[in-house]
Amino acid sequence: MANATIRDVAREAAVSVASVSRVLNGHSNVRPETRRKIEDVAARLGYFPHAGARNLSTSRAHAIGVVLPDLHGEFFSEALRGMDRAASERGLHLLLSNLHDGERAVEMLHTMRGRVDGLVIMAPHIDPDRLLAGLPPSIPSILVNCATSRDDCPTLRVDNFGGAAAMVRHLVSRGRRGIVHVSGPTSNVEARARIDGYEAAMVEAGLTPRVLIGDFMEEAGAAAAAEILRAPDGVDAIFAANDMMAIGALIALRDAGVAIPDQIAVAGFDDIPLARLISPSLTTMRVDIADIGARAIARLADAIAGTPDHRLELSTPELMIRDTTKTSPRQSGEKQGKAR
Amino acid sequence: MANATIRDVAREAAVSVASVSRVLNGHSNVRPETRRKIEDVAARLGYFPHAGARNLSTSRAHAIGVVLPDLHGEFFSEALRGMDRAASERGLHLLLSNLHDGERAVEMLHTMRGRVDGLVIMAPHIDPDRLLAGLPPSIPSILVNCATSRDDCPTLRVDNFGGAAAMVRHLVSRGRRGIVHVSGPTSNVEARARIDGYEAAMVEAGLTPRVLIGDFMEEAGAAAAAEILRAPDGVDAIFAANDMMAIGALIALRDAGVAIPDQIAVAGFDDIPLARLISPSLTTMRVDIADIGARAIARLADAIAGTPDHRLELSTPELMIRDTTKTSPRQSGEKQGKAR
DNA sequence: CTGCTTGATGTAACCGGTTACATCAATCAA
DNA sequence: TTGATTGATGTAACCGGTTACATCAAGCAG
Repeated sequence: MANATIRDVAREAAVSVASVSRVLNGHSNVRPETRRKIEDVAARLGYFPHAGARNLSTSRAHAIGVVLPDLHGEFFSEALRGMDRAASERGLHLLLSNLHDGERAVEMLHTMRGRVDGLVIMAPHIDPDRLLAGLPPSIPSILVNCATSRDDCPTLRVDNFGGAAAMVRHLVSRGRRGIVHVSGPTSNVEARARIDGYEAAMVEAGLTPRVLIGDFMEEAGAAAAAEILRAPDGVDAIFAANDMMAIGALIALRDAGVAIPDQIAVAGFDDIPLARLISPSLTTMRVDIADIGARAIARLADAIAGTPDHRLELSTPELMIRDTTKTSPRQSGEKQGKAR
Repeated sequence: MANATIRDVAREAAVSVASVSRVLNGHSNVRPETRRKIEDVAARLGYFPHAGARNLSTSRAHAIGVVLPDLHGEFFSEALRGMDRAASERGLHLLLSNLHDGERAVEMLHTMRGRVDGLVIMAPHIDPDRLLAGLPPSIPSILVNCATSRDDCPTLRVDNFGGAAAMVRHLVSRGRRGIVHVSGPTSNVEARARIDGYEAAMVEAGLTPRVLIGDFMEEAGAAAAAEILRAPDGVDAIFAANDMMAIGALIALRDAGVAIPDQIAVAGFDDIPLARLISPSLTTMRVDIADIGARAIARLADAIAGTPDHRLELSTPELMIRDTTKTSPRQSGEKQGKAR
């Protein structure tokens, strides 16, 4: 039942454990016939080295710990996909760990010590400074989309501010003036940055910002659309802080018979697969999450190899112009003819 | 730099490693003042136990290895979500590992020995018997959606045959007769089972099966739709082996001006989130993948705890009737009026 | 034939925990 | 007083690998 150990193999092959270890690790200084004998015995005994023991003696786990809040939503699974790709290229495994509450969070991180060589931390909802303070300094880490004031930890972040501003400028260039932002929860760092970018670009364009606070869920988008329909007030564009809310708004507007984009333009953020498939297709800021995940792993692998790394790296989202913002606004029905 | 060890703590607190270990693991037989002294020293030194070493001596890794082909698509990320949930409930971590080619597959599995307590294997594209043959018998495993002839390994599988047959019966009940199946790659076990279920139900209904072989990708669905449009041949329903292909077909038909579902009905399999959101919304067989993942972990946890488990468990997909099959077919345009 | 180099192999310490067992002092019944 | 019991603590083996260093035989120059 229990597996054979290296000592079993050594005994059976009448050699020392050192020779077996050398054969297993492909060292060259072993006589061919000895090597063959050991290989034969290992095969006969169905021997495979115990990775845990190997980790302990080499103090390399060949694994990266990935700490994230919840796998819900496309965001994290995409990130995971990118990490997984980058990790398996480098012969690394990924050790997943959920981080629900902030209380057990630090403790959880320590659980990882000795089983991973590095840590990717994605926790937009947890105070990262507290997290970092409790972090074992001996284990290289990288923060992904965390707001931290500390600059002594490698960080990878989406340029949410710049992306939101770029979207506003796009809408303005299409002649939109009444641009409402449907935001994420203000406790979320990313949501905050997008609000700030939106407001900055609005002010820059001489327009008055108007923010409806949402929660990144489809329903919040629908609710925002409903509120806008109740008091249109010159609104000719809805810019949601993520695609799901944009889609919620889109469907609500469509159901209410509003012409998109002629009457009201809609824009999102993230470019989830759905954005391209829904009709009318959704203009959005593409965030290449898988790429960010892959880069996190790459940087971590470098850090583990010894390259020091304390940089903040920003990933710039890309504007994807689709049907929901294709045209300039058209005054609806009997309102004043061609006034601005 | 390097972290403190249990011996450092013992020396500093002037006690033995055994006492430190006892305190760490919450054993009761330690004098309160000794306990406090040790806790103080541990905190002062920033000591946290090395999980790898602990694993080695207890031979419990508190981790489940998850072996899957590729994170692509919603399928695996959903499964992962369910597993993650079930695992963190039980204090287990998930160790991910990609399994691309079949060659390095067995080797890969052994890489896991000593770092996981059990294995979830999802590999619809790899010959599972070969996989199992090379599997270390000492490590409990469960196969998810694998075709295997062996019945000595716990297995969890979607009833693809039954699901496909149920979908055909639904279409037939809606008056469809020219039902084409767009399949997945025939090397894939799940695709095969869906083909078989489709064919069986068609024959049962006295209809002639017609299968177009696809590859589970959106484009394959579009291509199948194009082919059908080239030679309609009485086709009034497309049943794709997964939702992505169904959506590909849906969009292609819509772009070609085909009325859905009046002229051609469309159905998929999986019920990805997109299915509900696209318009017209897609009829499909709901597979609760997250639940399957969670059950895999649960059964594995039981097996690790000692409960023997050699059952095959089938998960029955549920028919989700949406817009793409809502109505009965209507003859298009100037064709024969109310024939049939 | 001697001394030195070289390559293959073995010995044992080490990685950092856990834990069976030994030890020892204190308590208590006889 | 003494032997048994109990509870706290220490010692050292063990988990299963890796590897620095020791050992030893063979090859070879002088």
